[in-house]
Amino acid sequence: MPGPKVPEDQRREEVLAAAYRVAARDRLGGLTTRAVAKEAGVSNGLVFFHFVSREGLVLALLDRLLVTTVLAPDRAGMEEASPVMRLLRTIERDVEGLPANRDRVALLIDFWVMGTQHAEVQTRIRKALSDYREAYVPLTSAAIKSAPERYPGVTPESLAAVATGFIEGCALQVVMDPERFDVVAYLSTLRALVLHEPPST
Amino acid sequence: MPGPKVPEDQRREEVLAAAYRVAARDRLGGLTTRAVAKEAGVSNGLVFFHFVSREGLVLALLDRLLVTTVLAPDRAGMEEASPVMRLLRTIERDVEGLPANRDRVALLIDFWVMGTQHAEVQTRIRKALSDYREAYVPLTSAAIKSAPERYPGVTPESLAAVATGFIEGCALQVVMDPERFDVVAYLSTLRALVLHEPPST
DNA sequence: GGCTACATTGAGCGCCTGGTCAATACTCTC
DNA sequence: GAGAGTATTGACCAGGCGCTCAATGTAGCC
Repeated sequence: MPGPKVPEDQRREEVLAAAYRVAARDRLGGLTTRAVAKEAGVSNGLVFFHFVSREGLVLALLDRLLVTTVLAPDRAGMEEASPVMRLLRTIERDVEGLPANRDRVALLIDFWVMGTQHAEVQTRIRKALSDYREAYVPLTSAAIKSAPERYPGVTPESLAAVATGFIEGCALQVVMDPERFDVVAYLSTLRALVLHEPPST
Repeated sequence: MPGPKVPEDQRREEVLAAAYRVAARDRLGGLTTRAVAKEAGVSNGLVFFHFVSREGLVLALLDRLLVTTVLAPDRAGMEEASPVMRLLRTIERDVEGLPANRDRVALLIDFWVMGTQHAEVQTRIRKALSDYREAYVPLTSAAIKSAPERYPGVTPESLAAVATGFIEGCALQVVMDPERFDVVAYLSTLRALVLHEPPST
């Protein structure tokens, strides 16, 4: 007794959206095909019809998560600032955006640790992190060039790695203990370390 | 047809050691009571006799992991260095120790994300991280006092939080992509940021 | 209307899991 | 040696999981 048909990839999209809702609520461990089917209001078998296997569903979800979360390339509104300040403000904006996206970040970390054991997930996560790092390279490159004597032995790549690593560490904190994580104190400390000046807007 | 008995808590210890071996190999997701029993060479029921439930076993394993991994309070051999250098070298030593303990670190991160959903694990992880942070406070406090003008608006606690957060970010990198993670570049970049001097030993 | 192709269903299979429990063998005490 | 208490076993249970598949309804085409 099948239900009504839906044209195109609409059903697939609905199921994927349901999968995202389930994963945001119950994380990767709670992402069962039955839970997704129930959330989408379809049968269990339909999930397999559209995604072949649970793995296919998980990978599709990961791809969606990566494009909507990791890539936030809105670097506007600070053209007149110095290169170092531009770098700092970009880091700050990324870190400040973490608490509001806590469930997405938690899910992303789930995928991250899954990638430790799952080759396909691993390559995609590495790629996303690599892209994220490279998005910082122009900023770090300009910052270093603006005051080379302040950053001896620092390459744009290594500085970008440290910057994104810092943000990823913040992501861990936010997911684990959001109340304790003090964004303001964290960022003003970062400013003081990098600028050697009092924090100011 | 029970096997030979073993006195004291020796059996419990054997089972716990087997659980550690299994978890180090297959992570938390692979830590089933049957796998542990097989690894320990005992029956499935005995695991429950000594640990009541899988949760009891997991918590016992977490406690063991926390005391053997997070607390490495060997801060010796640099009494003559400046406070800032002492802080830096401590961070460096912790980061340098990560790759060799990769499986332990991976397991710890498993527990970390488990703590996001499991209250008891959460409190223990938070406690351990809090202790870890506090172990850095004397170092950061001395560093700030030695040159207050260099760290305006930075408290010992916030600097300790940033320092340990930095190390935790490195832990993530090491677990995800150990080949790519360049300890030397990472640490020399950190040095340059904090010291504004060329890296030297 | 009939035909074809496809979307959809839900029962069912096999497997693995955490957990229980009566039976049993060991060790110690007297 | 008898008895008691405990450690140990392994078969067993219920439940959840990923996945399969024959059956069936729907939509478009001639």
